[in-house]
Amino acid sequence: MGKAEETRKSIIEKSAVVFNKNGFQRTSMSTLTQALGLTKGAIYGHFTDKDDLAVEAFRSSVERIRRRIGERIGDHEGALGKLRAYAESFVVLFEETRNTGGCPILNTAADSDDTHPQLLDEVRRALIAWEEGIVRLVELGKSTGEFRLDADACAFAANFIALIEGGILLAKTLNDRKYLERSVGAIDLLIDAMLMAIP
Amino acid sequence: MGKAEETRKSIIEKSAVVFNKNGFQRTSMSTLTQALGLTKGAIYGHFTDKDDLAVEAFRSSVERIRRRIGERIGDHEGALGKLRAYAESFVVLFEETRNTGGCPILNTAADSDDTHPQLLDEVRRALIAWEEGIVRLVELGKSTGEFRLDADACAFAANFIALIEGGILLAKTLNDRKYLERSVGAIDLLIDAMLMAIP
Amino acid sequence: MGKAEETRKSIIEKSAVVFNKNGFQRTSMSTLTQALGLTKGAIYGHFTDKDDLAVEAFRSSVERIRRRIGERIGDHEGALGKLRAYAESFVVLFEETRNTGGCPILNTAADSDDTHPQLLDEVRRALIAWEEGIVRLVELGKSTGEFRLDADACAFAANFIALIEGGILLAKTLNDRKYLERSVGAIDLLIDAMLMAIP
Amino acid sequence: MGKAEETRKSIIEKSAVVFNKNGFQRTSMSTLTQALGLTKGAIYGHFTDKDDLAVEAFRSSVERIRRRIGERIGDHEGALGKLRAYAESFVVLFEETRNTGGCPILNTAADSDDTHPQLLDEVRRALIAWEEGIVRLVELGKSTGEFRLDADACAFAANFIALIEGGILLAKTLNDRKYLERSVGAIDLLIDAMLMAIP
DNA sequence: GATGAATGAGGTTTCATTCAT
DNA sequence: GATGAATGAAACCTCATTCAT
Repeated sequence: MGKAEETRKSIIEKSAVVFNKNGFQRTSMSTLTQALGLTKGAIYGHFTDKDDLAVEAFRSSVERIRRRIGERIGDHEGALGKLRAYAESFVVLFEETRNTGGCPILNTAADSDDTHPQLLDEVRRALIAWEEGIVRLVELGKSTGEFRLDADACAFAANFIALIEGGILLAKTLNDRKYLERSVGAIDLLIDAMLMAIP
Repeated sequence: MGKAEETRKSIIEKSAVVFNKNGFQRTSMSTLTQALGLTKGAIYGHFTDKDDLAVEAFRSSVERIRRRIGERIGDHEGALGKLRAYAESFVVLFEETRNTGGCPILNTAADSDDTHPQLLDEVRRALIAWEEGIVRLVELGKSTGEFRLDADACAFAANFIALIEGGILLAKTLNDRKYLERSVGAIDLLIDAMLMAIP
Repeated sequence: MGKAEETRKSIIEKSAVVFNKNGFQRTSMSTLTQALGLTKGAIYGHFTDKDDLAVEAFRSSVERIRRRIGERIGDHEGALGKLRAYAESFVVLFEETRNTGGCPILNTAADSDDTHPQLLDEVRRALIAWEEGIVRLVELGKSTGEFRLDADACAFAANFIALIEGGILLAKTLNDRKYLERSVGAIDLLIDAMLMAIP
Repeated sequence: MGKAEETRKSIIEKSAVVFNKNGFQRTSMSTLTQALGLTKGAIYGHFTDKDDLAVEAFRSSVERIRRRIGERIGDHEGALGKLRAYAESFVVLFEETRNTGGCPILNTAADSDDTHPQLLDEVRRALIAWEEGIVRLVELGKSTGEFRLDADACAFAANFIALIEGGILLAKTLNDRKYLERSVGAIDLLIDAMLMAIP
């Protein structure tokens, strides 16, 4: 990895934390220079503008979460086990990322709007990829006979994400992780109601 | 109501829309003067600063939603009917408020942080009031025998809010109200699983 | 005249001098604040951007010259007298405006290009108005019988302007007004050759 | 010519075009690196700073014009023929250099001022050399008997240059070469009036 | 009570120039 | 001799807030 590539990666990873903690608007380029130990000119040597950097930082944040969750569900056997581990991962992640601003999707979705279409697009992509991941897990469960063949995987995925994001919102705002834990509990109930074969 | 009081109220209600649509950061005082048809001096005559106005505007936004929902569930008899109407109201509201920025709680929770403790406090208050409202409905259902006496009202309320807020996030970001409708569907399932007496 | 109007006018007139002396590019907004005794915010309260101000300043510069020349040729009788006074005015003006940067048309024409189409447009307008003014003087001379009826007024006007602007360029660069005086001499010759009736 | 010398020459010639087209101010070193296919370090290895390069580039631009005109008037016999060919050359050159910014003397004279004394000095030198060239042609005509012995060569040279530069200014700004053609026409008249022996 | 011109700090971005490699 | 990442100053512009009128 060349020096430029290294610097670029370092800028992305460090600024990802700052952007996620303070939001895009509230993060000034001056703030970033302090967090990065680099001058503005150096940053602009690697990114065309603040938006460009924010997009890369968001991607990096999402990728980090994806990897972190991948690690946690890899150990589990079966679609049901993976799905439960998946949901529970967010409680762990919530605690881990408390100091780094929490869920970048939640933060960025509300922060970016028509003025930052590129960033909003990244959020969309991330949400859709997340949805697809859950759908794939459900389909896996169908193929192994764990889940009902007529289960609505898309509806379940939407509910899963909504419960997690809504739970994070509550837990973060009210500063109590039990709200997120309750979302995980509801996901268990929905797995039963929507996916499990009737005995 | 004196003239001053009237002006103040008008400022709050009009700026509530602008704040909710564009976010606190992106809403400049100059933008507000245009939307209000008033000068900066006039605004600063009624509010100490932008934060002060934002707090009042947020309260107004929440109050408007509360009224709007109160109207919709008032007609229904029984806790179960009210609860279902409550959930469904958000789909209607979502369509109604698409042009005015959507849910102020979602928008403000993500937008406000340590730099705006007062605003964050208002969000907390609104969330807790919302939670209490749902708890009260569940307790009502218990007293009428519609719901199980050992139902966990608090957990249900948390799940309700999480599904609604998460659903709004998805519906808004992906520009498809079906995500919110799916959340309403999940709430129905949770009512069955968590609240209904076993027949 | 309201206070705002007064300030605006003052900004235009003072910045006209600075722009003309240093050129558009080299005149920074910070430089202007010093020359104006105003803050940037104050300037931007009256003009949308630097270009907007530069356009107004250029117009003001041209207008000042037009007035100054109008005063000088008003006293003269006859088209021939006016035309000669017109040409000679530029020698006087050259001395007068030595400290304020000289001819704004010359300065701005070279300084503004595709990046400043609005400014270039103003220069075009000024040149065309100047040309028309000379053509009108020639036509006046035709109607009084001073000039040949078949004289090419447009060609003469073009030569007049070229000699003046080229003369200013030489006089300014080589710091010697004799170059401009020679242009005036050539204009006299051209009046004879192009306009005067053959005796 | 060593490799270094070759590189240096290449930098000068290529940057001459860019400087002349965009002006000194608007030409950034970054822009130059793109036009040159060289890095900044390479440029700074050959020139002490941007000013230094600009001076060399200006000289190169002027030299190119001088050569181009030398070619065109070489074929003509007699001072009168050469003088006419000289004037007409500028119309041809005007078309040729439309895409490369036009006359460097005009561009640089207006662009450079007290902040770039070295560049202004080069412009002065170029103007004086030009003037001397014309004077020499007139003197040649005197010696061959084509021109009056008491003709004022200096005055004629000044008028010649003023008409050409003023004509270029008009033609470029108003985007119509006829203005320059009219200047050539006026030069013809002045040749008659100022130089030709009275028959 | 309302006005809106003015402030001053801070926003994003660009640029000529340097220097370790 | 050439590279290009990095610097630091300065560019244009915006914003929340104030205060004489």
